[in-house]
Amino acid sequence: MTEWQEHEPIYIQLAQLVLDRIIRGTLAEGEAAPSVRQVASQERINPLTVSRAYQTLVDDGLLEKRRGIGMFVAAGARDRAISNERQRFLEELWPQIEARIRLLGLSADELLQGGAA
Amino acid sequence: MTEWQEHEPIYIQLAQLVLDRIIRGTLAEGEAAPSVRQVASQERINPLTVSRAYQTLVDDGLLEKRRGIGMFVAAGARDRAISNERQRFLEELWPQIEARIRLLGLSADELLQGGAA
Amino acid sequence: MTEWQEHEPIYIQLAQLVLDRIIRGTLAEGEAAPSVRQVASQERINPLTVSRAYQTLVDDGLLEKRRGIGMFVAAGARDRAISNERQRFLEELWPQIEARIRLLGLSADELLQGGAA
Amino acid sequence: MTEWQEHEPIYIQLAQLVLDRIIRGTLAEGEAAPSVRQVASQERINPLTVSRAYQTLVDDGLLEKRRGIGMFVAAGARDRAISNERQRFLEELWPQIEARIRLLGLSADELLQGGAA
DNA sequence: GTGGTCTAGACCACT
DNA sequence: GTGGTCTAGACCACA
Repeated sequence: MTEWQEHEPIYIQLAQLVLDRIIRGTLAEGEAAPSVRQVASQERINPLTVSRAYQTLVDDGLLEKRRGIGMFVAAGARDRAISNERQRFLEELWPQIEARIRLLGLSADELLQGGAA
Repeated sequence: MTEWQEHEPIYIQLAQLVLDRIIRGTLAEGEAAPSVRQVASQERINPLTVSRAYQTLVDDGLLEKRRGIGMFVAAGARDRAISNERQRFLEELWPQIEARIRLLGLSADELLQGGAA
Repeated sequence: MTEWQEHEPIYIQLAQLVLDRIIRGTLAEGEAAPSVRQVASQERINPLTVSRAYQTLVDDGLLEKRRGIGMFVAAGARDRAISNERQRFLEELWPQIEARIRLLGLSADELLQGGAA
Repeated sequence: MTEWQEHEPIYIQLAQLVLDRIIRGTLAEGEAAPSVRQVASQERINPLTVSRAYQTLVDDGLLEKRRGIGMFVAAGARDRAISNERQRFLEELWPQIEARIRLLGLSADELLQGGAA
């Protein structure tokens, strides 16, 4: 069971988790995504919430619905996911992170060593 | 007027903005924070929402109420704020950020140096 | 419908009532607290006011939110509540009460018999 | 400088303090109460607030205003104050206190004896 | 003028 | 159905 963030809708967080698995390759292209019911029971959330998460990925063309069978990772999903996420990270997130690092007076050393340790 | 993020409550975002100003020193210790009504009208948000933001800072000991007069930046607020935020960043946020950087095949090293360039 | 004290905010009084029920055990651990709307309509107060009361109990770890389901009495809430309240009573309230008893020249007999009568 | 309670108006708390001094006798009958200005500056509160506190005591017949001179403790003030406060304590406060003691599983008997110890 | 509390009523995310 | 957030507007205590 995942710990959910307070203010972000669960379905968005869940979509992100699936997306990460696609990028990581632990959910390979052509492979079936875990069924809505399975995820819902594992994570103890409502099936509707899982459905919504999957739907956002379908909308992004990363998952494909095959009626009566389930959801499958689309062809080319991994490359597209990486490219999208990289862009989003570099353009939206990193500038904010960098600003915060400067505001807090943190050094590259502190950050890199902390991470390496 | 500030642009607000989608999912994060305004009062939390506002509290963060004030906190940043305390850290930056543009809101100095002993100084009066802008009044609830003033912020409310400037930001076009409800006074109650501003109140809630301020309350979280009072709870953290960064602001002090003086009845009938206003809210003032507490003594030692800046140091405490910096120390709290650094800890939160290094322990909670940075590990996640670093994981994301790795996941996307980016290099923290380069990103951090890029920031200096 | 409860009678509210003059100067104490309703949300604090309400939180105290719920806390007392937890201590008394009439609101058992794991049980759902009455819903915000239900309390609001029963007590003829605003849902926001009820929410605030509940939030203070969540902050104290006595209630747990389950998204979309409701508020539940946390595990171990009763013991923690009793222990907290005892400490608060003995350290903060009782010394003041005792001072007042002495100031008014009241005797243990008067007090105990009055109560028994 | 006194520490004020959060939710009780300062003027009521202040009136109580003066009343206590009258009961204690440190503010004797016929004696002048400290001037509004003096109290206001000592307690760092607004003179208006002090005035209001004094006014409630005037209304109760415990203080007398002598124009241009100040406020004086009324004749018989002490006896009346003690009698009023005793009644209020025994009828209003003590029953609540006793209920709380029982709720918390404490013993009024022991608490009262402990005070003597 | 300051902040605090409350109401009535709306919309959102989640079950 | 659940709680969370926000608005608009009122009144109170205090300076």
